[in-house]
Amino acid sequence: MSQTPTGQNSQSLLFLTDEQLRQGIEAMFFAYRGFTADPDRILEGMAYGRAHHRAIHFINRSPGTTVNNLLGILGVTKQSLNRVLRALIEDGLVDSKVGAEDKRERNLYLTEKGEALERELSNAQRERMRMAFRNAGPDAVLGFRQVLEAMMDEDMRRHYVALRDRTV
Amino acid sequence: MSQTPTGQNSQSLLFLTDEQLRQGIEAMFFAYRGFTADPDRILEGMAYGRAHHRAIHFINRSPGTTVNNLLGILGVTKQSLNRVLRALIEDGLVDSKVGAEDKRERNLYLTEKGEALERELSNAQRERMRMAFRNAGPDAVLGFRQVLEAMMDEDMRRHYVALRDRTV
DNA sequence: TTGGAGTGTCAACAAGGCTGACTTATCGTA
DNA sequence: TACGATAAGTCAGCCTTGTTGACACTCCAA
Repeated sequence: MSQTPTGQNSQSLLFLTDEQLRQGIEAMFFAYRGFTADPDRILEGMAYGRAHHRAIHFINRSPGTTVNNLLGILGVTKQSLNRVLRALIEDGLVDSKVGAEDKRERNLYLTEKGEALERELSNAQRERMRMAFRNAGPDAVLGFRQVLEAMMDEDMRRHYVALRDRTV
Repeated sequence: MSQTPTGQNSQSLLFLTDEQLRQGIEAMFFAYRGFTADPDRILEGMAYGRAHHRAIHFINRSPGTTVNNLLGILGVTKQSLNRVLRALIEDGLVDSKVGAEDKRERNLYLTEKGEALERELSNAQRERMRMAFRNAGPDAVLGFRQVLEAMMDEDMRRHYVALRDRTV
């Protein structure tokens, strides 16, 4: 079941060997460290961490998003998100507005100060991604995204695709 | 510098637009959640977490590895790793042998019990990777690894390549 | 024989997850 | 209109996993 295929019709399945899968697993592990390294460096020293970065990123991506929507995307509890949001709101990086249609909801926006930090963080992260993309080339980038997309849980893929296909 | 290229010789550089980079960033975020989901599920309830999984994985990959080598791979402090190793040794999943040549070193091995948990964890993680690879196809897998490799910090790439190219 | 490296350990702390319980305001519907 | 459901916020307490700093022990090599 997880053995290396050695049958006669496996000539094109060598990319599914345990050895190849293990390489993929370790590549994910090491690459994710690089992926988060630059924003982490920027945030250390500030009173913020990776959790704040994530909130800032997705509020920027969907200005006016509700707390509930953000909870779904981030996959954390509201208590956990609330701690992060409270700090960002108190520090004037995020603006929380009572919903126009449904007043139970809060619509979240980045302030100018929040946008400035978002730019700093995403510039650093994009720069690393740009180098990786450039080195690997357009075909590799396509494959990169195909594999990652296939690796997501169904719920997360829904969020990913919704953000990807949006016409804003 | 981080603008969408619109010049005349940019016809093949559309994969480096901010939009494409953002998609790559979000793909990494959502996919990493899926990547860790299955082992996390297995470990919850046990007294172990992701840190224990990582230690088990790399000890299995390099039986007899030293604590120092493991520190380099995992990129954490020795205090942090020690807490994890102590639990695994006490519970009889890891064996720590005084180094034969250099008695200051400890050589780490999985016990049978440790190997059993390793198999359970890596089977689950490989299964997810296998599905993703199969869905995406061999060309995509190649690109996936190329981009991830290019995304790593230099130090991490060294570790990754050393493990990848080993003839054991 | 002494300095430094590798290892182990204690204490204290922080970030960021979690659960459970509860409040407040609002909405929709029976 | 009254009541149950929903959105959000909060308090308290817990866990894992990371961090620093300080210190001890063993052992190798100059």
